[in-house]
Amino acid sequence: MNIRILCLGILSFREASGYEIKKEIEEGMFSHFIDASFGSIYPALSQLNAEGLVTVRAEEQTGRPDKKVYAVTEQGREALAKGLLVIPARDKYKSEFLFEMLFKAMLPEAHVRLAIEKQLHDLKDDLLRMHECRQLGQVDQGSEFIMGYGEAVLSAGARYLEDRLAELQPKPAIAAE
Amino acid sequence: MNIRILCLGILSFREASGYEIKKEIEEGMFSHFIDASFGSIYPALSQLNAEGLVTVRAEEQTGRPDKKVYAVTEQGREALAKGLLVIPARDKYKSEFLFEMLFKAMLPEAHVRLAIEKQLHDLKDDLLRMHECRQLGQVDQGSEFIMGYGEAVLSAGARYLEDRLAELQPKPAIAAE
DNA sequence: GTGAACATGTAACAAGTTACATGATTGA
DNA sequence: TCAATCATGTAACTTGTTACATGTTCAC
Repeated sequence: MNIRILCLGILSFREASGYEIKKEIEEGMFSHFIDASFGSIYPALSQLNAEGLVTVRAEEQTGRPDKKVYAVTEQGREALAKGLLVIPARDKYKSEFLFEMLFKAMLPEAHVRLAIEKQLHDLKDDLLRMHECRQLGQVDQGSEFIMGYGEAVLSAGARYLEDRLAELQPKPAIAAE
Repeated sequence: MNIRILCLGILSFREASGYEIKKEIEEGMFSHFIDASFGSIYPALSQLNAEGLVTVRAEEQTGRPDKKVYAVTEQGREALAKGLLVIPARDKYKSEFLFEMLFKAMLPEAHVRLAIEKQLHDLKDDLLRMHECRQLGQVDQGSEFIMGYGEAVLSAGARYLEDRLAELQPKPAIAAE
């Protein structure tokens, strides 16, 4: 799954600029399983345009570059449909947190606590974002499915961490690492 | 978290060759949150050796290249300890599966079923590997923690998918996409 | 008046994977 | 006899990120 299909997918819901696509990836409900930077989005959009899979329309703005609004073409929709019919590759999951916890026994407890708290914060942050999307978004079949999955997985992780935290020595009043 | 620290970490449990490290990453209990190929492991080990963080000992073998057994040095342990004291970066999770499911409504149901079944299979595969490691391995504090986390998260995902599968139209006797 | 949000784009860089090169042994 | 396992290593390639370049407006 490359950035090209990702852009086509997002544009299939509504037309958008590169900037808006980035925002959607960061703040939308995909954020916990997708990533992309400007350095990959802008070139991808130019390329899609060159191939006729999207069209561009420049919206004039005062004091900043024209906003280039991209929209998917019929060819683009076909390319997307084709791209979606591939059985997806295995999930890729990388966790420095879990790797660190493997050496839990040799780390200061204060550090372990901090690391767990940070991980818990990250999980809750993702959960919160999803709840927000639920409230102010159009939740169709697909988004309902992925949010349900995300909530199941993230909240299971959060519950586990909360239980482990509770088992740790009581938190000192003033913590310092 | 780069491959260097990963190698140091694995070597801190026991000495091993590059080949064995790769196997551990693939089949050990880290497999679901860590990845590495020979192309990154071998150069990392040479580099660590050049820096004095590991030592090498060549074990002669008949009919195949000498097995280079690496062991971490005192300096290496210090470098590892230092590397572990950094608050871990946010988890990176990429899922083509979830991205595809976002377009669930426009995909043939047979394909959706296949994709879900494949994802379920992947999750169960990871769970199974962990159970195996539990049985034949030394489960210390750290591995207990990460396996507990993995089991919590993976089984929550699996449960969700099983529920969704049950809601789908009953499976045709002979399925074809 | 300082930083964030808006808005696009490129070039240099990082980090890793894939494919190639080599070759014996073992089990199905 | 065919694939897998053992065993190392390099070079080419992918894919993407980070930093730079540029500039306005708005909120605190």
